[in-house]
Amino acid sequence: MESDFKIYNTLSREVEPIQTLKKGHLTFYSCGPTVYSYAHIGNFRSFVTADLILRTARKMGWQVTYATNITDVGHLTEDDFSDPSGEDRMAKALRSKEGEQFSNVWDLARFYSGKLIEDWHILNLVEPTIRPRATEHIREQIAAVQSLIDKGHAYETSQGVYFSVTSFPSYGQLSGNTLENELEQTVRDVVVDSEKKDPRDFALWKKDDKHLMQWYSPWGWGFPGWHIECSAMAMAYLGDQIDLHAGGEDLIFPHHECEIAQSESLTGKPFAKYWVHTRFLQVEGEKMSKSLGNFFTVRDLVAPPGEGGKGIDPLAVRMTLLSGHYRKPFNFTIKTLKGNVKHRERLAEIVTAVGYPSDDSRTYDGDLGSALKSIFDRALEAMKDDLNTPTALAALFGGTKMIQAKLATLSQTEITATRSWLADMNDLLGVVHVNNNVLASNVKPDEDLNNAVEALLIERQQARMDKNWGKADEIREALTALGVEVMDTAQGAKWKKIGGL
RNA sequence: GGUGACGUGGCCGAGUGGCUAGGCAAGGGUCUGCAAAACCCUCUACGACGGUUCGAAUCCGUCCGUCACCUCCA
Repeated sequence: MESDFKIYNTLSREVEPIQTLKKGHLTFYSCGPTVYSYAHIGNFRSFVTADLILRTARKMGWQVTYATNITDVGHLTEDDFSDPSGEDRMAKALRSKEGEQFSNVWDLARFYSGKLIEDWHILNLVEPTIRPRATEHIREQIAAVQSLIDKGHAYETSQGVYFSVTSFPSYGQLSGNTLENELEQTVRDVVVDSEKKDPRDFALWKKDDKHLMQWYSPWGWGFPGWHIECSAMAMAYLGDQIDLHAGGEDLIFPHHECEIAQSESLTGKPFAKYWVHTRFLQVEGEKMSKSLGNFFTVRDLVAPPGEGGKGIDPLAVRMTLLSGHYRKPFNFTIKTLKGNVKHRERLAEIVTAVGYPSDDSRTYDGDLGSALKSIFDRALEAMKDDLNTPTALAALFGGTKMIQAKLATLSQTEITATRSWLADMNDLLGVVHVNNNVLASNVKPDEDLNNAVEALLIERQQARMDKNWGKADEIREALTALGVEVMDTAQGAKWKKIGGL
């Protein structure tokens, strides 16, 4: 049924109201990363988009079935069989310096997929309904390849099995790289397997009995092509047809284009109705890359300074990712991050003052309550309008200001309304409070620091009572050196850790 | 060369025919032993040029610029 949840569909190049196949039930699939290293904030920008679709749909009262995969098979450059080393990214990672700690690619994949899930929770991403792994679905992939051969959409060569692009006339609909495009063909002639019927045909299975990860198939030992894994897993868990499919913009072509071709050739039915793509993020105005030194993983930002991180509040990182619209180029900067650390401090202060509700009851009594309720409604409307996170955040900030102005004098009714609002906003945006308790060490309180700070504050309090301002300022400087900022309030001295920025 | 997206104030970023989004930074103020935090005030922009219109940042056209993809990529 048609809803007022609108999303930009890459397939139609229009913002469309989402019409789910089953009333009130959204099924969607989001492409996950290859786990050959730590996921970076760019990866997470895409995952956050999927997370927001899920949160918005749930807040509208929809049921959601959400699958996102872990690619734990290394894939070669699709058609490049000329590489004598036969290396893929996972094999390369194993040979790198970081890879020395792993005995084989399987261990490496296990390690990094564990880290992916940790970071997932640190950034307060909702756990998917199912998180399938490519290596656990080889059987389904082989069956899909066999079926494509049987239906005349694929063929075998001495090197592998290929999907025949010309057997799927609407190939290119998603990316615009259509079959009629002659010029394109000359570009892609660079890498050619002489046995391929068409240079555009892509691999479904690669024959390779030397590969570090290999399985037995009707075509001998080898491993599956990259695109078939997502088709096979999406269909295994969500059915032949799904509502929505998401991923990074780089996946439009070839990955998603090929998924459509395979899936629809298998079932004869439209695969996904809505295709949602997240723009790449840049860091400090440049493409994120290790050589430029602007490459950030989640732990680079949130781990404590002693463990190689910057000690930043993970939800400030999440808020930063939300500050730009998913479909626009986004420039991730330390400056923006700093601003969001501040926003988070304000929110955290409110949460500390009123408490975070543990149940689902939401009441918005009183003037403040109705004001907050309408702010939440505005945020939800913004999210339903193609995930307009900047507008939703603007609403969040407006409410935060409103509460903060009267934080010291809130009535019980107002406290209840505030708690309801925080919980509702958090359900929608996930930047108020971390719901899961799989938190990493970076949020554990530092007992030694706490004791040292408390001792100094008592000393300073005495100095202030003696009007010994010189000594009081000295102690404040000592605290600053410890990375602590002091604030004198009517209720006594408060302190907070200064972020490592 | 092909395909697609984007261009808003000092900065980040919504809006999409008339009605100042919001934030950050900056400046001023209240508060404070001094600060910090908080609060109040100030800061009116839409790449260029044409066109449509009573009226355009918004619609149309042309141009310029930036970014991404074109078989590793979120």
